[in-house]
Amino acid sequence: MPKSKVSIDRVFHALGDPTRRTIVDRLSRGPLSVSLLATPLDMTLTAVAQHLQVLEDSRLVHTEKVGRVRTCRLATTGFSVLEKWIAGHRSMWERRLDRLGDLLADDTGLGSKDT
Amino acid sequence: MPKSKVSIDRVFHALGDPTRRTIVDRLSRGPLSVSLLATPLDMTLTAVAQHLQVLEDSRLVHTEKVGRVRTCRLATTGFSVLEKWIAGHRSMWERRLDRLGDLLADDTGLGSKDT
DNA sequence: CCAATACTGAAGTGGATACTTCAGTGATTG
DNA sequence: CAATCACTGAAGTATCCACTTCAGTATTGG
Repeated sequence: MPKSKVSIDRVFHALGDPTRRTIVDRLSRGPLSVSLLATPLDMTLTAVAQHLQVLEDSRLVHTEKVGRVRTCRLATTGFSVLEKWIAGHRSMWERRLDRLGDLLADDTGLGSKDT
Repeated sequence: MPKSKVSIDRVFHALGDPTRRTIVDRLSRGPLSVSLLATPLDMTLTAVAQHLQVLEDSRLVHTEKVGRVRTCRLATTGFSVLEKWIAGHRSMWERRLDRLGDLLADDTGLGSKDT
């Protein structure tokens, strides 16, 4: 299989999983090996390696193997793809927001905010 | 039907599907009924309604039924949740970018840090 | 060398997801 | 009032996805 494109599909999918977002958060504090990444995660090393594969495919993480250790760190391409998508859609949401007076508030009173 | 949280999980998942992003794009040009949304999409009305449910759960779309017609339009909550997540992570990616030269030249420092 | 370490690959499982069809329910219109 | 329209709900299916176990393969340290 040839090198596949970094699609916004892949990026959204990769970030849609809480374990993968945790991995991203931990890598933001510095590079880590697969084993070190896996240690606090309640799953097998294999599962973590699979998540890392998804993150690599989406270019959110870059890994490099030296000796028997694979070192993982953040990559910028995936995030940049995401930012571009957002940038291209921000204005349309803002336009909606501007015209909210016209509309009913979409979800006022739901009160179930999330962080 | 229980109140569901608007989590970043839901938002990423909702936007991870190309059909749903197409729906979002079309709604950015103005509100549409379910039937009108479905017309150019190569799938059944039911399938489109299911995608709309996902988009509503993630508060990216708001719908309202008047008579027999359900009108769909963009909602801002989901997008705002997404923007907040991005904002909270942008700096860490930028930091990575800044230090890329450093990291590549330097020792990985693996194992020197600990939880 | 030998054992421990750090993954890697293949194969399987259970549950979610993206559809489908079909049979309604109400609203609108001729 | 009957036919049509715009959806809605239930149920089924095929595929995907997040995990697992188990059996490797290199690499490293004593």
